[in-house]
Amino acid sequence: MKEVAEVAGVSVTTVSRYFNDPDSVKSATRSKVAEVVQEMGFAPNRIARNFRTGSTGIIVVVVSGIGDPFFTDVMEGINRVASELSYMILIKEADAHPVAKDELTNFILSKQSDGIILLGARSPFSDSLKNSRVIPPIVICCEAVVPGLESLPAVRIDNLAAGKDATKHLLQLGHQKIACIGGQEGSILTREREMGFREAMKEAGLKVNEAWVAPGSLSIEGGRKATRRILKMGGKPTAIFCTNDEMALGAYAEIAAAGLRIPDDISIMGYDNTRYAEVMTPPLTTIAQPAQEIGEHGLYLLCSLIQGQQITNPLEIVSHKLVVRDSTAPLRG
Amino acid sequence: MKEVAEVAGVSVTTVSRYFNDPDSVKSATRSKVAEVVQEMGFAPNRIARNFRTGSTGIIVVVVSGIGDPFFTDVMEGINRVASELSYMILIKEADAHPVAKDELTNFILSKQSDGIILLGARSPFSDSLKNSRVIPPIVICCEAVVPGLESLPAVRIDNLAAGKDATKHLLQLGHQKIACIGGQEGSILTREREMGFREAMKEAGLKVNEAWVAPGSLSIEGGRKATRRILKMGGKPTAIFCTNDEMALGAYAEIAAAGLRIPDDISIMGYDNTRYAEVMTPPLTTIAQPAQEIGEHGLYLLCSLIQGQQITNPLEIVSHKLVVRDSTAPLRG
DNA sequence: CTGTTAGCGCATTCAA
DNA sequence: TTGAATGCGCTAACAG
Repeated sequence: MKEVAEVAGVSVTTVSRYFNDPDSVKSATRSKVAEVVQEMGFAPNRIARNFRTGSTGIIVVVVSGIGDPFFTDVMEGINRVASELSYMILIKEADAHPVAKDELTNFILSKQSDGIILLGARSPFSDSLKNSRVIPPIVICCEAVVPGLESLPAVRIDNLAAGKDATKHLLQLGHQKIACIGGQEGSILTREREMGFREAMKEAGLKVNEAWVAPGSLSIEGGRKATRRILKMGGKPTAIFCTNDEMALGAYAEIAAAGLRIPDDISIMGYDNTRYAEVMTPPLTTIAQPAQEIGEHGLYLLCSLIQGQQITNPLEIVSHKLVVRDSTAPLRG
Repeated sequence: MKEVAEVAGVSVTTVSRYFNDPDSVKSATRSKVAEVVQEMGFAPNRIARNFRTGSTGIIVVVVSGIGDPFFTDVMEGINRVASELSYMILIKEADAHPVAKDELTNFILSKQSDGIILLGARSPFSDSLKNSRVIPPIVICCEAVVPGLESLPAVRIDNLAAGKDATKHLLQLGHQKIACIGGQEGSILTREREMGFREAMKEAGLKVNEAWVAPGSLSIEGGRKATRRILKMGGKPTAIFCTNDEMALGAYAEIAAAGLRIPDDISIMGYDNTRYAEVMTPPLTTIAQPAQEIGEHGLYLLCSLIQGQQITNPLEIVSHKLVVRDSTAPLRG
């Protein structure tokens, strides 16, 4: 920058102003600086700038697995708002390695980003965050639990109600022998969905077969394994509620491998309404989350936090919707 | 940090050393500092540190769409090496908005990351990068073109050969009326795949029906539209080569909607071997890219660049493989 | 409108 | 093994 200033015959301050508030520089000077900058291919060292100003213009979205297509949709909403508010969005995949916790905690504590959105991530921070005197701006989209920081602002659907709705749909079709595939043991993301399942069953006067409530780790492979195990038991269920669409995909494959047909032999219910749900064979009945909306509201919320505003309503519930397609059918008499 | 130093009764230098080279501090002093740090929840301002040292420990992966499950697999490889080399990986979705080009260019030019991996991204930089006196460390995974920087190090499969192999597989099954769905007009990612298709056809003495070579934008929706258009024409093809698996998914849906069956009525060939290929109904025949390997090698390559090593072999070709499943079958007599 | 001055938080000399 | 002094590149007062 000093160099640019010299070549252009102005002071560093002027060059600085050229970048930060071009209007405050006389147009003649401005064009001269512009020329030199262009020629030298110079860009201000943003690190120094961030250092000076204490903010970076960067927001990091922490996701528990970028593979999940549901997150893709949420990201779309986040990206839209980010470009509107001139923030740069960077994605950090968490849970990939345990070490990453310290890394991430350090990252946020040392203000390398202005704020963080937690997207289905499971407490990606180490304890030192709790002890920090300033809690950095954090917003939770969908579900996440940060021990010691339970009251972070969040935006999500009512998973309990949605889990109930999904189960009720199956019940209304006459199913009673219903299995439920959840996330990994103790998964935060699917806990409430499963609770909704249990409540609906209870209200229908049915007992949950615990052997049919299996963890599926939210992945295709997990869904396969869980389904395989369930199908191998005696007294097959007539319907399976998969607490996300990825696992439903795994269920499809395993059911086909077993020579069964959906929905004739068994009904499958998903959760998320990802872009795959519609093109599966048969198209998947599922719970639609307003993914983009979640992303948009989440980022707006975070920006309020960054600007130091008080959040009056720390939990925003957006609405879900049952989408009926062809993977569920009335129980065959 | 000054504060920590005061409370602990040492100098800032000592605290600095505590973080960067703990062994150079007497253990008594060390534990005292540790205690204070713990109590205050203090983390060194990494921004200042980066500013001072000129490096961030951050590598940004630029992808053209995080939704593509193929990228998820590449990321797995990248993450593995990153944790080995203690780099923090951040993902930036490009092409989301045109403005992002300047943003990204500025980002890299101002050294907010130590290096960049381009993952199927289409020239996400503005021209000012070319003019820069120092080209920052950039490695290309799969395909990407940065005008003016054509000779960046890259790691990918031989897409021409792979496109040929895919087509030959269909030819060997007796198919002659073959359609090909590519990326958006002028897509870099699929250009060579399509060229492989054309070469194989030519070698077989067949003429390519240009109406059957359709752009599919690499997405499910794009695959659907292209398939729909192709099916509506007279003289249906007996096989479709989709240049990625996502589009094959779209083709599946559209073919089912048309009342046709795979592979009985039409064979479908994919490309990527994503995790969905295996669980599709029927399982998809496709070209497998060694995604994790691409990610791993790419990051190793980038690190060499960052350390200022000369790259002797700027283009690394890894091997692909034809994976035959159930979506392709011999042409019915 | 422009230049001068000072200092952000840290790592790195150099002495002690 | 520790401390004091210097400066990284930039922005934010303040003067001119």
